[in-house]
Amino acid sequence: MKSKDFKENKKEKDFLISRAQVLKKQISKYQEEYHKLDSPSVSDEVYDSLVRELREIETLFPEVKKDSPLQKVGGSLKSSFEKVKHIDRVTSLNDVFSFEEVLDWQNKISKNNKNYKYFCELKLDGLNITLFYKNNKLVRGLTRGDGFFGEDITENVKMINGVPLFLDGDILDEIVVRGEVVMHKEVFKKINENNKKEGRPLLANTRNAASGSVRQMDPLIVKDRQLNFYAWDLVSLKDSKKKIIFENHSDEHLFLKQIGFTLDSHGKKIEKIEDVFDYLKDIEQKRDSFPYSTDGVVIAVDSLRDRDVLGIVGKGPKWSVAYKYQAERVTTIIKDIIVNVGRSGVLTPVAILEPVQIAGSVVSKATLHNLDQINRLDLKIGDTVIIQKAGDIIPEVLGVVVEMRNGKEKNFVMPEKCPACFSAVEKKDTTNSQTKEQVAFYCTNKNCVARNKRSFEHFVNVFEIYEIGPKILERLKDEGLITDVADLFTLDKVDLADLERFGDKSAENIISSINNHKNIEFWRFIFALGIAHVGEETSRDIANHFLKIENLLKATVSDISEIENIGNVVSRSIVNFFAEESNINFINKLFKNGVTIKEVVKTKGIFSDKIFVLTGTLDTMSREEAKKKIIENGGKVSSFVSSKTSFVLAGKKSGSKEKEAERLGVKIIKEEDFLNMF
DNA sequence: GCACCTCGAGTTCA
DNA sequence: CTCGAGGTGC
Repeated sequence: MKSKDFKENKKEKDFLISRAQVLKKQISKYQEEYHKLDSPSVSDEVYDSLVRELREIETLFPEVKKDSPLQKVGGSLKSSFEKVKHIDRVTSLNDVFSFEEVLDWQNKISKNNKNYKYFCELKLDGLNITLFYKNNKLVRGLTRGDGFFGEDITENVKMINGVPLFLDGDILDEIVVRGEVVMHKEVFKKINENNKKEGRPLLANTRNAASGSVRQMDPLIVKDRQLNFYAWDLVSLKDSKKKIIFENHSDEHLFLKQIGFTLDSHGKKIEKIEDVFDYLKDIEQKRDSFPYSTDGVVIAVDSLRDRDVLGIVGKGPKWSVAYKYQAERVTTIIKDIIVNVGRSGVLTPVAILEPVQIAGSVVSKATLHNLDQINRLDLKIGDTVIIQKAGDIIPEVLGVVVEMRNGKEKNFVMPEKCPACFSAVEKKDTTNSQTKEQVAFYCTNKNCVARNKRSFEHFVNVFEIYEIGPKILERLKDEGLITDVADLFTLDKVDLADLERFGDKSAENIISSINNHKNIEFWRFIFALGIAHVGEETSRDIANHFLKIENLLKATVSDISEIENIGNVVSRSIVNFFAEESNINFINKLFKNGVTIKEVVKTKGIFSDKIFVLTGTLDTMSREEAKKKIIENGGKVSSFVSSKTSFVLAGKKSGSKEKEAERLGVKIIKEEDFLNMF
């Protein structure tokens, strides 16, 4: 089809344009049905061909693009993907880098002397996605996102090789599968050769290429990129007719293969940990010849029951580790070491590097964390150092190439005056009245310009006033419009619009964003204050415990320590904060300027307002499980018995806590009483 | 008192 | 992601 011919033929053009209208309607209808997770009235193949046809007409006559459904994704006009909650938390894995660490892991999980069998498989370097099937039909595809919410990339997922639109075998009610989207090295090479020829920017590496491609707004571009999907986990399977139960992860693999998924062929069940090492060596040798990039091997306990027992702790499951092959390392020169001042006053040394290309990006800075770290590494300014990217993102200085020294290197000295405000620097936490020496150095000036700046940024971030970034904040301060963040809430559009280079529209956006966030959740309010040692999690705990700012303001150190995971140091820091007049003035100013706190919505449940203390061992469940049950039902779990404790749940071999409960007259319940409460 | 785990705070680049 | 430090269980 040549465009010239059609453009010259008016009749043909008219025909195509009216044809486009029909196509648009059909495509929109399909997208709508699809979005509601209904069964669309046409097959995916037909849909595909409709899209292709319309796309072709659009390139011939761009005017057709107006209100075209191809300019949107998933049936709604949006420039981003919809966020959808995962059915489970998508965890990552704990990394190990040597056989020794693998053994450490094995010893740790084998405390009860269990002879686990293992399953090893490649860790493909791509993008983690989750696929949902209903009655064997693909209904949704999600990215990992933050682990809790993923992006709905259903349309794009259909364009990936190895993603079955329909599953083989018996019809199953619902099945959820997780796997990796990768770009094969060969495809990557071809695309880059092409990009180079046409003067377009090159793709950095296969992983970025895969993840960038999947997030394209146009599914047909995704198709062009020739991505591949490899499944590695069956997340859930629900079927009312047949109860299919698997014993091992390896059985799930076989099943996934049977119903039509592509799996990497290197997955292997291994009986002994020594054989795991052989497997690792073998893969390391072969891995360059694989069609896709790998960044390691996943070693996991094969038995699903054992996995349940071991559970998930922190960022990843205990029953699995990722054995990582050495990441790319390069050398560069430390040109200088500068010092940043954070909102808590901490001075952080940062290495300024001779820019180098590593793992797909150019790195010019790397944090050195603190003086101890610099001394441990024996770093000097002018040194040649080895760097790598931790987790493939954050540059990390690994060590010095001592042979490259020429004697001109200079030692780094922590400044005695704050680089921002020239106040004295101390090697202890100045936000706390504790005298213990710490690793970090602090600026002692509570009104330090750098600290203030960071605190302001923190405040607007926590209040989700994203329209105001650091630059605008600085500007408002310089122009004298604000002296502290409380002043933001009295700004009006005219104030901003008067500023140079400030559009009407952006002024309006900023003001409405501020107003939209005047009514704030209690935990955000607490977090935004920037109290030392009080981060997001602690703020949530405090908000749920005290419910109202008045209660928090009059709380004593021991009141606050009641909350689980808050001890003396943190509660003292909080009490000190509110004891300071300037802080109280600031809070009052916020209220005066219109900030209000939303009522804390308590998770309703039979245990709301009840504080439990657990002691001893339980028969039917672990303490961890009991705690989970209590929290799920709106209760709290504390670790000290006090007059505020509602119940002490005493299991076998309970100790001093039960006595303490007796002394204070707190109700003591046994495990069976607890179970009867549900 | 030690060994865990969790949290806070600072950080990089596209 | 990393490090340090606080909190808690044993």
